[in-house]
Amino acid sequence: MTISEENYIKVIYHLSQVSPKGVTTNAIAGTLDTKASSVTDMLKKLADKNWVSYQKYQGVSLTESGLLKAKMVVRKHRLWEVFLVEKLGFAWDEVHDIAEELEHIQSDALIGRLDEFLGYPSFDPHGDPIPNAKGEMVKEERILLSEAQRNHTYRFIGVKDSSPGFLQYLDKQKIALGAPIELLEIEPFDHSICIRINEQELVLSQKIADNLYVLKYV
Amino acid sequence: MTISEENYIKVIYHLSQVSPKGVTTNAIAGTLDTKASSVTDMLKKLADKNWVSYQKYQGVSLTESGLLKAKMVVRKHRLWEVFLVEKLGFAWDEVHDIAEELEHIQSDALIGRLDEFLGYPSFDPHGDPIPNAKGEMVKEERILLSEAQRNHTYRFIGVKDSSPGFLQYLDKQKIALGAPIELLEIEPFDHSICIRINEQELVLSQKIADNLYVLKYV
DNA sequence: AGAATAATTTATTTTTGAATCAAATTATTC
DNA sequence: GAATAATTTGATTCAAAAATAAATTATTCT
Repeated sequence: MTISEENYIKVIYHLSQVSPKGVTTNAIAGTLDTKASSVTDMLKKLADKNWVSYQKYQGVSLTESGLLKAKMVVRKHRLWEVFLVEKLGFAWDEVHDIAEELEHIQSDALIGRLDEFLGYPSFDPHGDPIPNAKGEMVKEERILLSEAQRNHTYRFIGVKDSSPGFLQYLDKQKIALGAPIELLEIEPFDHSICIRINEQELVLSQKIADNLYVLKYV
Repeated sequence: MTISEENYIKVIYHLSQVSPKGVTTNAIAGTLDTKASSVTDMLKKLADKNWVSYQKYQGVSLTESGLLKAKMVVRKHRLWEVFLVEKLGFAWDEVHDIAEELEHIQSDALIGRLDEFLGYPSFDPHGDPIPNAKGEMVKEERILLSEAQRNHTYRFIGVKDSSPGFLQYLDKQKIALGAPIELLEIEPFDHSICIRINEQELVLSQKIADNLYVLKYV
């Protein structure tokens, strides 16, 4: 499996989380910053190798073996991110690009031992779940903070957007993974919200609230 | 710098340890298992980028910047080997191929932090010195056990051949890095030697003794 | 339904990086 | 100085990926 193939499979995996019925050629071309015709080309190769099921003009979806492949790439990426943050002391906004390289290292033994070394973590530094060696991962009933209700308290458990810019914003506002967030007010006009976090009140725009995953305390 | 270029530079570095006056095209072709004409091609590219000085028919040598590049690849390789053995629990005969992949990951920050995490090791699991960020490494006055003298005691500090087969032989004989070795006898006929190690006497062929680096106790 | 538009595919070409082959040249050795 | 070995040249091939432009199919809108 070439690096390019791994990247296509990974992108199809991520896109199919949002649109489960089939990922369009253009969507793939968009995320990979390439032309639709190049994507079509690769989709044929991937279909030949039985990693995607592809009918032209109908988009693609991963086959069972393709899904497992994708999960293994995601697993590697997220385990390396944990390593970089927990062991090497990188900040959560610095690790994506390095993990993007490390995820293509081919060695099951390496990943197995890395997983063990890290204590079999269930989540990466951005709160995303880490598939185990079988491709299984824990499922949380997380919602976006923008969908939360007034006067309830939530726990901040993940980010939807994990770009450095957004992560740095959260650092600046001292919004850290695991923090309890009380939703005080929802402004109807612009959907901005007022929350209490770290004993302080804070106003967040809809865009921010739309990228924070939270869990309701029960 | 492509992976292939890094590999060429690395091979030139290793070969020039043995023949410092200039590395021949054929020697490179031999180690990289490719044709001499392919090597000539690459040497021109490397010369264009000022990593080697190359005059046709006269072999190559690394320039200052090429030497530093080479040392950085070696540094990465050996640091990753330390990580794999010390942190992930791999055996010393299992790490070469994985390190061969990891050495091509591009991130100075990663290597700096890895070095720190490992406690700035001076040697890799096979006893080879690890260059620091400036390319400097400790120099030991090591000799081969085959060049050692009778009735002296030495410390086993490195292997010349680090192939899995040889390393497994050493494991089987319980010859471990750091062990004191007393040279009891040298058989003139076949240059085999008799040593005392771990309170036991052992006979080693010349071929074995020729691949063990030792340091004389003073 | 039919036209317009958008999305997708096809067939061909380009690019990049590397390796190869056979022939020619240069170096080395006896 | 001839024979042999090592090296280079120039042209070709390869593989993987991406691009281009034209053709085809799907979707939308009235």
